[in-house]
Amino acid sequence: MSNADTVIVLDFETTGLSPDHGDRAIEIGAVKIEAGVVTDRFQALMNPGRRINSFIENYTGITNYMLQGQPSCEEVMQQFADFIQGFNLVAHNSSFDKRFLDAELTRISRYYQGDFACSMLIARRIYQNATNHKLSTLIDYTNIHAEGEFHRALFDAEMTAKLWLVMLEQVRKEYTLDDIPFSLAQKIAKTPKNKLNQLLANRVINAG
DNA sequence: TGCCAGGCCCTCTTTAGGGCCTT
Repeated sequence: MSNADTVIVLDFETTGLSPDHGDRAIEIGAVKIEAGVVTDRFQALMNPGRRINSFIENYTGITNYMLQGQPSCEEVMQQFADFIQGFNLVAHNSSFDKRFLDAELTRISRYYQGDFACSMLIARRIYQNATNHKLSTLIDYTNIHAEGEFHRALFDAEMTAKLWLVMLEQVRKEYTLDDIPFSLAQKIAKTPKNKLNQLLANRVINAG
């Protein structure tokens, strides 16, 4: 198991959908998975420097009152940049979390070397019978025990991590692979559904 | 002032449109 196969599963709660239109992070949650086991966690609220609207308060359960006195985004993201340094990254609908990670780190001139993989894209391929591919639906669909509140960063990161491990184990068993390197997981996420069977049946594993 | 996302994927496609998923 190389460093490349240790992954950080992360989730942001934010003021809205688009950092390009001024939205900011208000909470980050993340777990580190090493050799299939959660070995570390990161969770922090952060103050975006403005009030959040009522939709976000209701959606996340994070209130303006809770954000009073919290450290700034810049302060939290400095610590988070250290936490993720050198590791690959996983998120549910990773294009969303990547945009906020990039935007927040750019503000403090910090960067990361890891690649992203998306649990939602893999789920869309291997759970084609699920009613939808929202995180909460997939947790229920895969019978993963869930005790907590969705739409809080650490809980969603923990649930995404469990889903990630269940999905990789299912693929590994189904195709009798020794393991699923991160690079293969990325390929699964990017391979069209009708080519997926061919990719895995042929064990086209390229760990590079 | 007021506007306001973006990437992936499917299909009645590719000279496009709309649904899904994230907050």
